Amino acid sequence: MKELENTLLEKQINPTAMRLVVLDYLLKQTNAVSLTDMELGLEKTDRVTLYRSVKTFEEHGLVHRIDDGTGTTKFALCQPACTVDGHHDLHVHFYCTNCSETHCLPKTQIPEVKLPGGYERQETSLLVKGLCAECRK
Amino acid sequence: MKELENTLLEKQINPTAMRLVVLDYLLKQTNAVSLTDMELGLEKTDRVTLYRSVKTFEEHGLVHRIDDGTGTTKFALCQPACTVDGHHDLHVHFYCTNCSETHCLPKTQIPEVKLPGGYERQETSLLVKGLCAECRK
DNA sequence: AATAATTTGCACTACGATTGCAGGGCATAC
DNA sequence: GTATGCCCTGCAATCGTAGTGCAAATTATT
Repeated sequence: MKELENTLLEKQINPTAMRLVVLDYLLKQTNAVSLTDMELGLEKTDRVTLYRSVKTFEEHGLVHRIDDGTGTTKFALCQPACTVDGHHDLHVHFYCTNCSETHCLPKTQIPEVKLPGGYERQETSLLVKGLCAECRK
Repeated sequence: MKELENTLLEKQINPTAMRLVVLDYLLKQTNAVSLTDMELGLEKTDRVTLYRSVKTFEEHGLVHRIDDGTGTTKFALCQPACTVDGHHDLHVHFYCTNCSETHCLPKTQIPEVKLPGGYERQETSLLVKGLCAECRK
């Protein structure tokens, strides 16, 4: 299981026991997860530690934070292209109003947006709400 | 000042004293405002009443709610096209990372987004963060 | 192995969102 | 004009998440 460890090392993150567990958990998720999700999904964890773990991950370009409009921040692993310098996954996020799950749509890019004069973009996020494939069946 | 009253009546909202004050306040704003902003900007108001006022407004298609990623919900008056049936202002919102103000960009439409198969869109929101015209000077 | 640096866990704070409920105001019916 | 009921308002209180401070534990360094 050196895999996990290398993933962290590549991103300049100390591979502590806790962090390996968190990374392992994140790898198994198909959705973006909240801190509460992680807390419930992992044994013997402290919320604040999780909070700090994902924060570290985020700062090192390993996960990105998603605001799906529910008021609760969710997290998901980044695409490999993300670095410490910034997150490069300008993909769309999807929130299902039925099952309340939040998905990354890595293949759906955010289209170019022309801002009015004077405005300078630093970051763009696009959230679509609706029904996911599962819930539509 | 029957103006305000008519605006409410048109949207099927009882024009109470409180609501007229809130509407008046909203009309004077150039930015999206939070409940706290409103609380501070108006005398003699209760947060919960404000909360319920804008909620009523929202349900009747008079204001829309904006999530600018700060964790605090903001509100702004809708375009006239909005109705009880839904909000039709698919415009972009802009959050200035310097002055923390949130603006509606009513002329900047959200581009069409092609979702992967199976997903069904109900709502789309696009938030751009960066520097506003003022802060860039 | 000793020491320094980082990480973790607990306690606690802060704050926004939201609900329950009682009182007030207004309109309508009688 | 008085009673009835409905809607609105304001206060108190609850809930849930984010975040901080500090001491203990773990990990890295020499």
